[in-house]
Amino acid sequence: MYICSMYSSELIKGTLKTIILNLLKEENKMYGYEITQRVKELTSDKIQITEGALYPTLHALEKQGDVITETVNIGKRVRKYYILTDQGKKTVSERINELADFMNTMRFLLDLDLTIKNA
Amino acid sequence: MYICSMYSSELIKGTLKTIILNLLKEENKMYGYEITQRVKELTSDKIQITEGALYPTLHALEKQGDVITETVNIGKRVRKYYILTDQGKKTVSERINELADFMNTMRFLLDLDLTIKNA
DNA sequence: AAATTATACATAAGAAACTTATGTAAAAAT
DNA sequence: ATTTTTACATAAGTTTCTTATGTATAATTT
Repeated sequence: MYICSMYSSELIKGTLKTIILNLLKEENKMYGYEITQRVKELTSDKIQITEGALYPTLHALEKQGDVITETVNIGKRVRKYYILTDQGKKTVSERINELADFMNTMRFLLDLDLTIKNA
Repeated sequence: MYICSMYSSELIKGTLKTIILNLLKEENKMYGYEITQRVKELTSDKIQITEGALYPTLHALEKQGDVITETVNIGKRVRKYYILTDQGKKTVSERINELADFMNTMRFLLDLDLTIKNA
């Protein structure tokens, strides 16, 4: 997903917002390109967010009031920072809890063992 | 997802095939309606597969050679059993491994704690 | 006995969230 | 001087689901 060599694209739809929101929670302020690089780095290239997925998602988060933006000029180029709003902070917790709950449900349903691997 | 009271619909797309294939691995032989009830039961109503999602997915699995069907007459009604093929058995392992790997990646990326909950 | 609910299949229109492709352009590296 | 990296953006197409609709038998409830 989002150009991903490791995972089949159907598997992981719908986690992008959660990933982005969680990064913003930890960093306070990030721009789009930075987010893609951070995720790539943190997942050892397993998850690579494409621009076609990223920017529409960021715009949606702004529209729904979870982030605000701050545009900075770097030389002659523009860089657009995204910052969580108070509402956005609530959304992050909700999303994370929901995902954790879902993953536990799936773990039980599929009898998954999530130890060891990825160590 | 698939009519789900607990989880936001965007979160979980793409796991339906994996859920169905895994049930068929454990049961050898199930029919559509039975699958929906089993999943509902096993997840305490957290995941409810709708018919609009189920049947097209079962047909797709048959088309791609992961399952074969066996039609049985129950009185005047028809019941269509689905059985894993050898290829399907391979597909199940692949899907399960992939999902487990992905969930570990997400756990690390989002710093999730998957203990305790869902006890 | 009649009406409702549960069982059991199926398809089709519409929405959401991606992928892939395309576009623009500056800065850095080769 | 050319290529790669940085940095934004949008649009067409695909997949996978939701919601709606259709058919029909069996069981349960009133």
